[in-house]
Amino acid sequence: MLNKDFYKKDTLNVAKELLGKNIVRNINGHKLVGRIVETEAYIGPFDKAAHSYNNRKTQRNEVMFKDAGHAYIYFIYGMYYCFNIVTEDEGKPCAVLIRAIEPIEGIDYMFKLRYKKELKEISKSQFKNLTNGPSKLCIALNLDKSLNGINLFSDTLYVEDAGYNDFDIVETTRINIDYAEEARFYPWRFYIKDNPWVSQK
DNA sequence: CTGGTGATCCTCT
DNA sequence: GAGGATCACCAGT
Repeated sequence: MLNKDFYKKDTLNVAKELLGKNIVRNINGHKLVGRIVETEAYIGPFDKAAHSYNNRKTQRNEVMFKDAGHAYIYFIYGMYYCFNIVTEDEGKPCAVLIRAIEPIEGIDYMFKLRYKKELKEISKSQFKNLTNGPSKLCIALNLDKSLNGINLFSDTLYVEDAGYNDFDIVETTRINIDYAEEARFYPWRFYIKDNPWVSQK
């Protein structure tokens, strides 16, 4: 299990170092594991794309101001959630958005959570859409508002280093932040090159 | 494969 | 009252 020191660093470094690590989610006796293949950094104080731009603190984003290693899970577009990991020192509202994972373990149960169907009933298109987006992976891992603000140091939800290192990292611009003026162009999105589970667009 | 669009409702101003 | 760190679906190519 990654410890607090791992997250209590420069957000861009954490976003890159999280690639290849495994998210572990225990729910109803099922162990779900997914390899992180795509992340985005949100550096509140200087980042117009962040909820916490200019250190603005609201009821929604207060978790971002907590110490490193907390889960910031917020509701978006009327029906979805996004999962972020808080980084850096307490009071500095920075986080890494987990944009995509590659399913590793507990895949049957992930399908059940996401499509309410058994694996054998799943179409090809549904298979590749299981976890290749920030809200898709939240459905597959059952991450919602009830977990907002928990830390990543219990069996419920944590990240571990499974020793997967053999890949190249692509750095590019973030997605769906057209409103963020110059911050649109910051190369703060990272993903594992050629990994099929990276989100499209 | 691509781009456009509707769904749906919480959050902040 | 407006809009969003998204997704699924549809039509056109």
